[in-house]
Amino acid sequence: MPPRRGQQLVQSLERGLAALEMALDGNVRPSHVAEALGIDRSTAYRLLYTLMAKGYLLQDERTREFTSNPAKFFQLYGKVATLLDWSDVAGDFLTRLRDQSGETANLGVRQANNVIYIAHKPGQAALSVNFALGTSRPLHCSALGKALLAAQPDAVTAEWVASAALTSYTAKTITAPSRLKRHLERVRVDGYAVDDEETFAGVRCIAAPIHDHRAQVIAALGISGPTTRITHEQLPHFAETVMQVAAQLSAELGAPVAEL
Amino acid sequence: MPPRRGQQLVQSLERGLAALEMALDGNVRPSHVAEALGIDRSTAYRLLYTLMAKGYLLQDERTREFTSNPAKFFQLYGKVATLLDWSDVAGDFLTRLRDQSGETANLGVRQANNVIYIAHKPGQAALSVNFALGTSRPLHCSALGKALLAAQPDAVTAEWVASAALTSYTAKTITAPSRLKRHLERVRVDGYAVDDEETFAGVRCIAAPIHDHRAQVIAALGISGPTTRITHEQLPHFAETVMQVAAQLSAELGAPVAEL
DNA sequence: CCCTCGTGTTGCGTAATTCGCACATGCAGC
DNA sequence: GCTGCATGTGCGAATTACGCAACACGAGGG
Repeated sequence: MPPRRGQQLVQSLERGLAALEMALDGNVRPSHVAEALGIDRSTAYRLLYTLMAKGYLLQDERTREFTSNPAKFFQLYGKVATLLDWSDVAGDFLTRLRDQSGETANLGVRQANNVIYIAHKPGQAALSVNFALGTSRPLHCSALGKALLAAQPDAVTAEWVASAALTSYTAKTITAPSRLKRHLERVRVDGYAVDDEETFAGVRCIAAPIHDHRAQVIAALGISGPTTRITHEQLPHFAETVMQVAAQLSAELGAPVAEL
Repeated sequence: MPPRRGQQLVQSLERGLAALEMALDGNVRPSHVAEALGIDRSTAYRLLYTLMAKGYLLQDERTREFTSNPAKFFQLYGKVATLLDWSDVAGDFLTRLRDQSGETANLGVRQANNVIYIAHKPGQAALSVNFALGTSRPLHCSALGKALLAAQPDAVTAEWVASAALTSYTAKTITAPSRLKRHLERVRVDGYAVDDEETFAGVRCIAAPIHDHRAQVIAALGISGPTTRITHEQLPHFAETVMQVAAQLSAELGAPVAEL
């Protein structure tokens, strides 16, 4: 049995990271950070100043506001990108999925309560779904997110559904925990998840999980397109394509061959 | 007069960020971090554990090593990328430069003692220079870096040249401070910088500075290609193209129209 | 099979670090 | 110019984080 894990976090570091993330969501000033974190202005200032000294933030000479330093984050991004270049691994499969479906193909992983889009191939039609890499979306209303959620053990899913904040984005967003739970059971049976205008009106998405060599779900692969092309009639056909390419990618990663 | 700036950094945060950056350069263990930073193993462990709790690191269940969490950094990258989307601003100009020169076009900004590549258009020839976004290279041996260095006031450049570590990468890397200083004076006069196999044997690069609306140098734009195509004879011609497109991009950013 | 060495992880007391208060300074707007 | 408001900076108090020491565990050797 692994030793039970620590409980005491380093406070200054914790607060510093919180301040950093605030700065990433828009320029901040010491007074804002202080209020948001419930600490003194001077403390917030010293945290921000330290982050600036280490290159993570910049300070506007005139307004005195602290801004994220894009160059620093490009550098950090570059380092992780070289460590694990998903585009290289998944690039062919994204292209294949894009070509077979005609829609934008994307790959995402879970990060806390969000899906992060880490690779994509935008569709070539005039009207195509397109968003930047690194975008995060809530788990409960995206196809990728639901594919990832459904892959967990029942108990974990149940607990998550009960405790998560199911924010509503459109009239179709599932906000009732019990409904989401049943919905996810369906996703697991089907082998794919659908986001039926639950995040954006007029946009439908389909996703399936990706397994690694230990059969663990590590990512989800899917397509996004306008409801005019991904119709309810066509949906099973698209889902079949998504699951096929997802299985191929899983196989490429060394996943044990399962059903189908 | 702005008040003179603080001097005391928050130690825990400083050490935590250092640990984070170590993890980005490869998996780390508490003992490594402790030795590198000259602190106790337990302290290093608590920093790493805090970073993990906040989502920046992951810990391998088996080896107990701490790894950077790619998803987290994709998320951070996504946030800064939307704040300042260089690809959108510079995309057309990169394409134009790539098409006119036939070589890989790239755009970089300075980050401490490095150039960070924040946007690019890979060349279409079979043999083309290509590296990932976010890559960092030393200032003193890259064309982009030298273009940025030469744009500074003389005093600043002189001080930097004297104090910087001029690491050698190929036989042609300039490592003598005095030579680099003269070289940069030449760059300023010419209006463009050349990396003549100073970073990679067989690769030549040409770059020119980009100015914003205040005539401040904020980035550098350039091309990279094999010495077989960017020959010494052709070099002035390529340089002319680079400077032209760089001037166009500067103009797009609202830079006051200068000479030429 | 035991013993040792190295490392991850945790408890604890101390002392250094950080935090909050108070104030100086600068800036915008009546 | 005076007033409100925010940044930036000493300074003392005490919380916090640090290092020490110990435990658990696995690897490797005798």
